[in-house]
Amino acid sequence: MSMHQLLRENIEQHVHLTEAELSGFTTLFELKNVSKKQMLLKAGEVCRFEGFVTKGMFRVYHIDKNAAEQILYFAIENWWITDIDSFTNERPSQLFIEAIEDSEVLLISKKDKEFAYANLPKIEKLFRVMTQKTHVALQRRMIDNLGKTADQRYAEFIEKYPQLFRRLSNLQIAAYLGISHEFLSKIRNKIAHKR
Amino acid sequence: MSMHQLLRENIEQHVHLTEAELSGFTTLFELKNVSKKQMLLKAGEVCRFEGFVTKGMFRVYHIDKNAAEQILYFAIENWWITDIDSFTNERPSQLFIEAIEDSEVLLISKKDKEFAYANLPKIEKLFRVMTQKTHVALQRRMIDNLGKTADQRYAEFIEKYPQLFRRLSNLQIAAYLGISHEFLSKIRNKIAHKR
DNA sequence: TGAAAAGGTTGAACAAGTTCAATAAATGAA
DNA sequence: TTCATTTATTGAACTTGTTCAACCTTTTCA
Repeated sequence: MSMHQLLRENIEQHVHLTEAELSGFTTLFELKNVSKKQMLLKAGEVCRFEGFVTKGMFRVYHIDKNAAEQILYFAIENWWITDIDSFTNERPSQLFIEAIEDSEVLLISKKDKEFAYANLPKIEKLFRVMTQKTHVALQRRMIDNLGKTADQRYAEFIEKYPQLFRRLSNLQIAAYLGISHEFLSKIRNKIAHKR
Repeated sequence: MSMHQLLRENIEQHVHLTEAELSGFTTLFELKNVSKKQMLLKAGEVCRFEGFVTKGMFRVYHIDKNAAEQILYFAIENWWITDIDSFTNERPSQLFIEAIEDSEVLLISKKDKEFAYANLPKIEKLFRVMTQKTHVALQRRMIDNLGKTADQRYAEFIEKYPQLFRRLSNLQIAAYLGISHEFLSKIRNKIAHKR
């Protein structure tokens, strides 16, 4: 099985490509090993890649003026990572991307992605469709954040992403939910003792 | 000036099209008048349109099991409105779209949009680019919601969207910020008396 | 293997935000 | 113009979530 097999399967879930298109596109990616705690992107840098995770796990987050971290999303195997804003507009990023496990990621450069847009018409559709799906998911999360308490958001996080839940520390989950880790601990205590 | 002029200008801000592409695409839209308080979409219905607002203002919102409203976004002149999830997947919407002023909107059906995707290759790019921009904006809002207090979010809302602020009631703004309107009133009082 | 670092829990005091109810002000429709 | 409806304000009691500090457990890595 090719190193790019996971990527090929992921693409096929979104659009149908010919074998030529698929291999033409996937060969533009390069594998990178990223060890735990290593940064793939730091705020202030321009994001030069779009990545597809084949192993491990990343967190994409922001650090505010009080040094608090807000996690925008996690990416495990089969997920894409980038700072779209920084990548597409070549402007300094506001985000950090860090490996939280020893990881492997397939990277494509802006030049190669633009080559794909220009020469492989279906790739435009691929990214339109993927961005739409990501956007719908973020809309749901936004609505949940506007209307639900931390208890509810935590319960739904566990239910929706059990595979993330098992691999994440409570600090990470708290930063994703937008609450302090102490308060998450109290929520967990309440859940454990209620029954 | 054509009824579609605003639409043409909006498209040109995102991608460059030939005159043939531009008119081929814009003629697929149909003007609809929507009077204040009229619904363009109700939860449970399938969203059959994608719309471009040429006059007035809409709110796109969710109603939770406690009958509380969360506003996903507002759309005034020059903004797009739809429930992407419902529109693209033809599944029942979870959202409401309501005119909050007497409004005019240019609508395109799914069939016509698919015709455009199939026959006007640049349209695929147009919607990829627009969805990316919308997504970046929502990511920023998500980060703000995770890390900032209601006071800060309100101040930044006014600064970022003064043209919305002037036209909206505090009830609407509170539902957008994810706070009760009473609490927004207290924030406003604090701002007014603090100097 | 052992010391240091990171993660998790708990309590107390506090701050942020909600709920409910009462009242006032602005808007709209006949 | 008027009456009804919607919007805005305020206070009191309450709930949700934060902060800080202390302490304990688990993981890491030299």
